[in-house]
Amino acid sequence: MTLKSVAAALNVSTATISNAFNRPDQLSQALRRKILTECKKLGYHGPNATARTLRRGQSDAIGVMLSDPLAYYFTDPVASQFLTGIAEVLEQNRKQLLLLSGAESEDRKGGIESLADGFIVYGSQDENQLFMRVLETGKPVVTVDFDYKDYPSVNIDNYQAAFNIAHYLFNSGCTRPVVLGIRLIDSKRIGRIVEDELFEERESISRRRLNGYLDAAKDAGVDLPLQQIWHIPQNNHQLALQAASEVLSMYPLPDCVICMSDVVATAVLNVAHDRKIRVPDQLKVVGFDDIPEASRISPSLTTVSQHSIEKGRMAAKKVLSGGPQAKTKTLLPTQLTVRQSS
Amino acid sequence: MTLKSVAAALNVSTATISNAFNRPDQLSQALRRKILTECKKLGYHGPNATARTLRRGQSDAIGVMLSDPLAYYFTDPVASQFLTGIAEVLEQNRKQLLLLSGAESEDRKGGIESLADGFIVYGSQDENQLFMRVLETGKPVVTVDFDYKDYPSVNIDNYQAAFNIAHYLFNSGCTRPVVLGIRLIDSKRIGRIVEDELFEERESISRRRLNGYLDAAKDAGVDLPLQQIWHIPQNNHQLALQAASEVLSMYPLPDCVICMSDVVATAVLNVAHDRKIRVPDQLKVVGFDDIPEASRISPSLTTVSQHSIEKGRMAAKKVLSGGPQAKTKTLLPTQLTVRQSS
DNA sequence: GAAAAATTCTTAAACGTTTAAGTTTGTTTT
DNA sequence: AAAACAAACTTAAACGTTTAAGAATTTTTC
Repeated sequence: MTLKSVAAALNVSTATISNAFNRPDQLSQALRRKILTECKKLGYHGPNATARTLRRGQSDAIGVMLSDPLAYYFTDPVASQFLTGIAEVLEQNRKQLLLLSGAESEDRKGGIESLADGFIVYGSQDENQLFMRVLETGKPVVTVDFDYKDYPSVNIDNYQAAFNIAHYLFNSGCTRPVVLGIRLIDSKRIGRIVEDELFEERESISRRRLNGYLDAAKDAGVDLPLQQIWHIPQNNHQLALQAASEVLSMYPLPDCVICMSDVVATAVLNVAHDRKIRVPDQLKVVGFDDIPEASRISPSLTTVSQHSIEKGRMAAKKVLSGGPQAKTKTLLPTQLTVRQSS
Repeated sequence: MTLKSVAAALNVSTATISNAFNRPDQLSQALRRKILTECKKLGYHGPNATARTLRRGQSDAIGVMLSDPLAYYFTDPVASQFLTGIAEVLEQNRKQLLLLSGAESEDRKGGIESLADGFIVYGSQDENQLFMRVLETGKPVVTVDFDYKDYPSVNIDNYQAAFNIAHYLFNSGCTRPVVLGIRLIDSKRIGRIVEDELFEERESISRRRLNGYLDAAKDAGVDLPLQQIWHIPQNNHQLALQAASEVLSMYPLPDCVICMSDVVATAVLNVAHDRKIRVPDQLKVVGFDDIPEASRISPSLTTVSQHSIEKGRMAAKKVLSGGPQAKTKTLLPTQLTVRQSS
């Protein structure tokens, strides 16, 4: 069933059929109604989306791009919340949601950029080919959790938030902290940071958070040497369990574990629970993000609350209203949420 | 940058450029290499995906359709795992993942069907327009968690699994059960089922599970009257908290709560914890699905394990290999996983 | 060394729409 | 009643590709 064949069947021009679907004011009510009912009978459910997109140069879809494989979009609680926010706004505005895998391989057939009218790019994309191509399209691009040149962005103050939660911890008496960092360095390995690994300059969320922790430690006169900083290659419960297991085998035990995400922090809580390490008495644990599970887990988790859903909503709104008022960089607030784990 | 303009710049035909990208054997190595490097210089990253799709009648994307708004795809742990499995397989096979909102409104511009080469449809779609349109495309369709005519499907034996877990509960001494059901009836209300509501015949996962519970009760000589069966309109922690709160206010307290999902069961555990009701001593709680949180929560949750990721993988594989061996209905195994909550 | 076959490239028609511009008919204005 | 306008519909070109069929050249075969 094509528009053409419908036109033939009804003995009108294709333009008229098209108008019946797209521009009701271009034909008489009577004819339009006749066309629409006839289309239903014929099983024609409206113009082919691909052809429509090609001709109009508009797809009514927004592309979302993470730097991870697709599976991550559904696995990570923060990413999920973020996408939930996006989906909400897009659905209200009758846009489709196109998930682009940032792990797109080099030789991937190109041109995917053409499938979306705008892009939301989440998380640093240092060397990403696809990101560069997306920029070249000239279509609206909003970056999230990182900044790129003058492009509009939605972000939080990672440094300040990290500083605050660490400051709070050190103020409540912690003196032997361990930091569990995510993707601090470019290695698949789990474990301590080695001396000079950290010094290749690289901007990332993790770096900013780490700097917050370090400065808070300095401020409080707490010793936080490099060998107390651990690296996990991905924000993932399994890996975090492994890391937590090693960290909680240290002697003497640290008196607090500062995690760069709640996913990691819950893993620490799990291991602590198994080892009968009392939280918060023996060990304080804090996370980052405030994922839903953080308030449900026992002991509930002290963390930095950021409204990931709102982040998604905001990003979606920005990319939709290409207007200049949306061309700004937004910094969303965060909040220290103290619960039982500290 | 279009293929045409590149062809002009290099003084060859469009066919040759196209072949350079799609059929390397159709031109000389030398020319191909020259074209590709030149394309990079010109900033042409490959054929426009829309035009390509239109011409080839193939999009290299698979559509996934839930009967819920898009946000649900990212919110619900089971849906997320399912999608994770799909994403994994699709990525391996270099297919795109297109999320179709089942809540698509009537007057939505049609033709979305054309954007995918095949469809995975999750959860019953009784009257869904979009589902019918999808079927009409004649493209491969795989249904999940429900069956439709002869279409291939991936499913579990909901009745049997439900029977088993209830049977286990009643065998361990429970005599005053409450069932927390999801979407048992067509109402947004939370609360007890009223007499005849249940009798409008309707096939659904919930119904099958309920039947399993009921038959197990009958088998064990346990009384499970209609007024002990509660309805929650959506599988959602918030709503479940409300329902749980009401259920745990009953006097006398039930001695077990049988939940149709782990999301609901965790809510019951949360409320029980707040009310200082001891699980499993005073109250046993069981769920369904075995979501990741089920093993992490304390007390950990007794539930029916189903491998949702595998379900996704299976569905994706089926829809990709349109072959006849994939035209079968698959029943994945489930397993009773006993943990601390019972 | 001529016929056959293979290689390399081109021509041109499709894919299913949208839309500016044009045509026809009917309605208003003066 | 002619001129101007509005309404309803049609014509035809374009959107950016792919691909079957053909043309030109080179290589193989006997």
